[in-house]
Formats: sequence, structure tokens, C-alpha cells
Amino acid sequence: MMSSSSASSGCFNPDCKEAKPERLRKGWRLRTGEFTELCDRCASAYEEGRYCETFHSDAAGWRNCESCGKRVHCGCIVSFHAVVLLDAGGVECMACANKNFVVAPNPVWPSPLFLHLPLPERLNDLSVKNWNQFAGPSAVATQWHQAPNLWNAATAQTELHPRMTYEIGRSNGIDKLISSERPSALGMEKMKQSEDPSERVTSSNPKNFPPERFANGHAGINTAPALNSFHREEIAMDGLQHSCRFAGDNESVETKRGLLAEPARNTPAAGINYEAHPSVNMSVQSTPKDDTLSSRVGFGVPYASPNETNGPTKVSGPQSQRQTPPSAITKPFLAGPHNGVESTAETQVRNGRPRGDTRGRHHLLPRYWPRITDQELQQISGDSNSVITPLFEKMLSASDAGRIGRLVLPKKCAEAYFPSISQPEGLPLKVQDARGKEWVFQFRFWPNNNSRMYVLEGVTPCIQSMQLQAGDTVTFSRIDPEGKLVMGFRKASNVPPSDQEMQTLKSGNSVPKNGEVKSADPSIWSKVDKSGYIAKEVPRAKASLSTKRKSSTLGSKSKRLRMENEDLIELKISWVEAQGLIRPPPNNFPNIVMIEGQEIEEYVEEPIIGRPTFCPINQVGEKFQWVQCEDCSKWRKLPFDELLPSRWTCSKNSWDSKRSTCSSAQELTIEQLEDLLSLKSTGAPKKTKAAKQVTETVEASEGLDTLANLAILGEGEVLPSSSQATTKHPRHRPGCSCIVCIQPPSGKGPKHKQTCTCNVCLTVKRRFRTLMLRREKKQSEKEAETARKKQQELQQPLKPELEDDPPLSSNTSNSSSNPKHPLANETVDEDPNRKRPSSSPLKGQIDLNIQPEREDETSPTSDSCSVMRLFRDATERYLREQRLSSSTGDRDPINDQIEPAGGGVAGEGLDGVTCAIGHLDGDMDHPVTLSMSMSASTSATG
DNA sequence: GCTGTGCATGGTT
DNA sequence: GAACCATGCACAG
Repeated sequence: MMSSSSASSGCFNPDCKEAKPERLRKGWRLRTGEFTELCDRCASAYEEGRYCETFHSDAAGWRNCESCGKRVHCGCIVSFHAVVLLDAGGVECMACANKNFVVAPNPVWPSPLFLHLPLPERLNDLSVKNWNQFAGPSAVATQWHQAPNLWNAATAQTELHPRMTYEIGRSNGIDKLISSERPSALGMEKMKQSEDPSERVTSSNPKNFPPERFANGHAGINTAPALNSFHREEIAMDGLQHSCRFAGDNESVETKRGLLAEPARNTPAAGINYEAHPSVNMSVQSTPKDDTLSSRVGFGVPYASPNETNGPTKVSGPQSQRQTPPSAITKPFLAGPHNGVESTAETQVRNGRPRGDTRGRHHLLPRYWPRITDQELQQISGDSNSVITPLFEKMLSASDAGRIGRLVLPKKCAEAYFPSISQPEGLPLKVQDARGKEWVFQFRFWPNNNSRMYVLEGVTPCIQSMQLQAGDTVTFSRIDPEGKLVMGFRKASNVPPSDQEMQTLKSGNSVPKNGEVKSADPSIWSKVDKSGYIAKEVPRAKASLSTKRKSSTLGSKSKRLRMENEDLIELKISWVEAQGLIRPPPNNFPNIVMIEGQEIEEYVEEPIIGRPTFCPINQVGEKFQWVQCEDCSKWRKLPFDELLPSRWTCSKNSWDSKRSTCSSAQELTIEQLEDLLSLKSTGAPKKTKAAKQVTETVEASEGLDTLANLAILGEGEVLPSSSQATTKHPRHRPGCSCIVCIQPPSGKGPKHKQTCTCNVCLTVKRRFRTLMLRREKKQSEKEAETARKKQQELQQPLKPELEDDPPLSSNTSNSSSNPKHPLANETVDEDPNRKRPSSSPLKGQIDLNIQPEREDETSPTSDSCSVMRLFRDATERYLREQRLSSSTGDRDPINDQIEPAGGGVAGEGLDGVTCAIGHLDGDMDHPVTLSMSMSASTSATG
């Protein structure tokens, strides 16, 4: 093909005989970005779609439309947009493609409308993105080296086959919208007349989709999952042409702007974007001048069918494309070496930076593929006409969600979708949240192992405002035409399982393991990941599975995700909660079976997984239930007999229209909430027969009680578990008041003071009192007598250092043989490797900031044993505290109440443990039996 | 002693 | 085995 320059004085068409046309008209755009100049005759032929039959009639590449049989040329750039490559091979003319697409939307089909755009328009429309993210002046000077990457960003989404599959499957997906909006069999002329045919293709708001939308159009494309790889190829090629156009000419930026999409002009920082756009950096060298796009574009997956070897692009086979990760399709010309065509040298030149920099080479890991839903798109875009281009997502780690305020960005994502930064200081980056609020983060990196570690700093306010926690997912999208970065989020409970995770489910990793709870319906198996957290709801499977996936590969040396005691606490809670979640189907009553001492309800029919509620009875004997909104965590009052879905939100509150939105105030006061929470231990959910039957002992270890107990028992000591909110139990809900969640990572953050009156503290304190009173009530005379004797023995001062290994020599000596000395037994059972911090600074007080410490050796396969040990440890600590308290005389009234029964307390606590985990000794008065049992467990565990 | 920062470490992919 | 990345941790303010 001739270069445009060669045609500067004559018709670009080499077959044109008219050497000196009177005037030249613009034809198709060249890869350099310029337009061909054609004589009137050729231009008319081009515009009327007769160019190929006029000038290429003898050329190769003619084929017949599979539908109408019409002879169509598909062997040149001119005809490129007039045909569609079929999945099964062959081609269709655009008219037929339109018809067929409407009749039977092919999710992997291109947008005929888009393809119908006259090439120049398409080229224009597919202009580079305007990124106007920079918040500071420094940003102005910063170039977005990522033209390819941006293209990737733009096109990647459509390559996300998992996402595509997901969206296509949606009944209200955009593909549906597309097909419904797409006029049938629009002729080329009609299409040409369309102000913006693309809007019918891509706009989620077709009626008012501004024409410029498509100008930044990959976003729109991205929201149209039905667009197939062919479409993407078009985009990619056009993108290439665009890039080449910028690279190939020396026009000023202003001139370039003229060729760029209009909308950017409307954006305040458009200049920045254009100027900074990496396209400018691209080199002519990257634009070979072949006639066949495919040969130059070099799609990563060469999948031309034999029938299409003479086709214009050799880029059919969208199936294979769909199987490629996000960047695959654009990578060939955008990102470098993966296409097998583009040389490293080319890439280096093109990107204007050393190839050592891996920018653009973003084979994003699947876990970063955005799985944004329509709902989320809607959430982000609101009612505006914005087009969202999901870029990537990331599940928040504990570090990300912690108070440090640093969100670690996946390197490839950062390099692909964020501006290029050369200095570690990085750039301020404006990011808009889903509510439209704009945040400015510092996008920067740290050198790390000859690489970079990208972070967004200062995200804490944003994270907090979105009430995000570890395990939740943030999504980064670009909103067009503004070109803004948008940070959406998805709570862990809303995460649809990814393909990967579904596969994980199917794989051996999904084999129910210890602690896994299974409902009758395998599809809604509740999961206990290694964190011990049971996925209470089906949609929560992802987070759980994700964690599980991580955990599944953990070696025994993994300290990060090793099952820790806090998880075990949760495991315990979850068992009970799981009972409460599962409800028998209507008119069915479960059988109670004993499995390892634990009462399990056995359902003949599938149980119902419902949302746990609290069902108190008010003063007039009226029963109702309280349920917590999944989204806002507010409690709503509902009729008692309503069976609620596992995911219940305020919007489903049809019983109280005043409180049917999350914005409406909570009916409960804090005090009432306390009562409500406490009710959980006494009132229990509707069901939980097992919990009812084991009453107090289970109560003592149930849910918040457990936490309260541990907090109490720890009394300032550090439990052998980390309290860091890590990804290992990422699915605490907003407002979760567990000890884990109220403690920021690394133990940093505000501590709860003893005088703190927050819900958590109040509840813990109140539970403490309740439990202590309860225990006191249960003590028998004999126990009391025994305890008093023991107490007398314990009156001897304890050396602080001996706390790590309680001496009790008199007991230790006979602990193994004397079942009447549980404390001694515990001493023997003490794990010598267990790290014990020094004594608590809060003697005799409730340490609300209890920070469990990691257990050094915990077998993931011995959950129940570990639970036992955990409780044993907790009890043990409590006893030690009691002893200290006794010896120092620093007693609080509550402790005094139970002090005489130190052993009894231990026994009861242990009994509680026993009961909870199914090692019923049957004799609550003989904790020693339990202790021995624990000993065995511990040894087995260790 | 707390917090923020920057880098190091080591588990995971 | 390299790259990635979650987290640890030393250090400075």
C-alpha cells in the first residue's frame, strides 16, 4: 500500500488512472493516522461501498457471504469493515451480520453497527482515552506511557471471557440491550447516517448516549459484553492505527487533539490527557505498512481457519480469543512481545521506554480481572450517561484495608492502567468513588527486588467511607467520557464466584474438609475456609474460596495464613451460627444426629439457608425478629414468622416502609442493640435445637459470648493468636464487633479503654457479668469447697515469669495422675513452644483489646482440637489471673463472685468447651477428664 | 510510645 | 526459579 505521502499529489488509489485529480477527498484512514486522499471518483466509490468491486475485483480475498451469497471482498483495509468473520468460518456481509445478530445474538460477535461505521469514523471513534486523573501539576508533565496499556484497559474487558460469559448469561445483560437496541438489518447507508451508531451498540443508556461516548469508546465497548473478539480486533487495529497516526506525524498536540475524540475537550484536564497520552510516544516503526492488518497487528492467537487464510485479517477465532486473559488481544501491538510479531525493539521504540519496563505486559492474573456487574456499573455510573470501563479489581488484604492506608496495587494493573511513574514518590491520583466523591491518592511505588511495588497511599478514608474490610473487593474502572478513575467496591458477600473459584470448587480443594458445613444442597454448601469462617451464604463463596485457595497451598511453614486461634474461635461460632442458619423446610422436622458429640440436624429434605435473626418477645408477648441489613448493618424489626433470605437488606423490608432503605435510621438504640446481641446467646435464632439443648455451656461459647469469654479470660494477656484482620478471615461484615475486627492490623490503632462505652465494650462487659453470675449460680457446694481449698494453695505469690509456665508444683507433680487437679493438668498440657507474653498490664480488668497471638503450631486438620486448646488456654489464663488476683488482693467484685470457684470456673469453662466441640465428658464436675482429653488433643495437634 | 514511611522478607504463584 | 505481593519491621519524627 502506498503511503499517504506518496499520494499527496495524486489519488491514493494505485489503481486509479487519474494522476492529477482536480481535488482530493479523504478516504480511509491510514495506519499513520492520516487519511488517504482520493480523487472524486475513487472517493465516491469508497463512500458508496463500491471501492473493492471497482478496484479490487481481480484481487485475492473475495469470498461469498455465508448468508446471502453476495460476493464480498475481505482482503484489504478498505473492505475490512464490510465483512464479519464467522465463528464457524466464512464471512458474512455486514447486512447479513446485522440481521443475524439481531435474530440470534451471538455473544462473540462484533458489533455490526460499529463495523458499519465508515472506517474514518471508526478510527475517529476509537481514539485514545483521555485520562485526566492527575490531581496536581506534576501530573501534567507526566505522560501516560500506556497507550497500549490503555488500549488494553479499554479492550481488556471484552477479553475477559469469564466476565463475558457471566454477563452474557445475564438476562438483563447489556448484550440483551444491545440486541434489543440494534436495528435489524440496517443498511450501510443508514448506518452512515446514524449520528452515532455506536450508541446503539454500547450505551447502557441508549436513548441519551452522547455521540462522544463512543469516541472514548472502548468503555462503551467494554460494557457491551456481547462484543466479540472480532470487535476487539477492530478496536485494537483501529487503536493501532491511531497510535501510529500519532506516532507517525509530527503534528502538534493540538492538531492531534483534532483527531481525537471530542469528549476529551469537555474535560477539564483534557489537555493533560492528550498530551500525556502514550500514543504520542508511539513510533512509526511500530506501524509496518502491510496491507493486511493481521500481519502487522499480529494477534496473539493466530487462529485463522484454513478457509480464511486469504482473508484480510486472519483474526477470526474469537473463541480462542475469549479464552485469553485481558490483555491478550491488545498485547500484540500494544504491549509487546506476546504477539509473536512485535519485536522487543519495536516495543521499546514504540513505548518510548526501555523494554525492561514491563509496562503493558500485563497478563493480569485472573483474580484481578474485573467482574463488575451491571449493578455495580450502575452504581458507579449512577444515572449519568457515563460509560464504565472496568479495569481491574483487587480483593483487599488486611494491609490494604488496614490503617496504614496503603493499598498495594497489582503491579501489572498499576502499570497498565495507571499513569507511568518514574519516581518512587509517584503522583497524586484522583479517584472517584461510587458515590461520586473524589479522592486523591498518592500513586507511587517502592523498589522491591529489582522490581516495583505499586501502592496507593492515603486510601484509608476512602476505604472507611465505603466500609470496606479485608476480603472485600475494590474495582477500578474508568468512567468515560470524563476519563476518570472510579473506584468501586464489592462486599465480600456480593462476590460472584469466579470461574477459577468454581473450578476450585470442583477440584479437590473443594472437598469438604474439617469444619466444613454442608447443606443438603451441594450448590449451597457453606464453606469453612482455612480461616475457619463458614460462608454463610452462597454468594459469599468467593471470598471464602479465595481464601481457601490461598490457604490450600499453604505449607506448614506458612505463618501468614496458618489457621490461627482466632479463626478457631470463628469456627466455633460458625458451627453454632450455621445451625442457626439452616432451617428445616416447611413442615419438616430435622432428625438430630450426634456426630463427634455435636448435635447435628439432619434434614430429609433440603434445609433452607436463611438469614439469622434474633427473635425476642416484647413485653406484650409479641414475637418478632430482628435482622441485620447486609449492606448497612442496621437492624430491622420484622415479623417473627418471616423466613428471610440469606442476604437480606433494608430494601427488602416490606413490612416497614419507613425503614426500607439503608439510609433510614435504625430503630434500635445502642442499649437495645446490646440486649439484642445478648439475646443471641439466650434467645438464639429460631432454630438451633442443639444450642438450646446444651444451653449454658453452649451459650458460654457461642458467638459473642465466646469472644467475650476470651476477652475476659485473656484479661490483657495475649491470646495465642493474632488479632490482625487478615485475609484469612476476610468476611466479617461492616460493623462486625468481634475482637478481631475491632483490632486493626499489627495491633495498631485506637485501643478500647476500660471506660469505653462502645457497643463492643458494653456488650463484652455485660456478657462478662452475665457469665460470671451464671457460673456462680451453677457452682455446687462441693465445687466451692474444692475451689476454696485450691484457692488457699494459690494464695502463694506467683512469680510473674512463671506465668508462662504456671508452677503449681504441688499440682504438677501429680497432675497426670490426679484427675482432681485440672490446673495441674493444664500446666502439663502447656505447649512449651507457645509464646507467652508477660503479664497483662490490665490485671483484674477486661482487656477489650485482647490481641491473640499466633499459635506457632496448629494443625489445620485438627480444628476441634485446636478449639479445645484455645478454650483451654483461655481458661487457663483466666485461672492464672484469678490466682494473681487472689494473691494480690486486687479483686474486682465480679471476680470475687466467682473466685471461690476458680477451679469450678475452669471446669465450667472447659465443660463449655467440651460441649461446644463435642467432647462431652458428661461430668461437669470433673474437669480433669476434660483436661486430659485436651492434653491428648493438644499433643495431637502440636 | 505512637505513627508513618520505606524497605526487607518470605510465602505464593 | 523468578516475579509478585502481603506483611513485617526498623527507623525517624
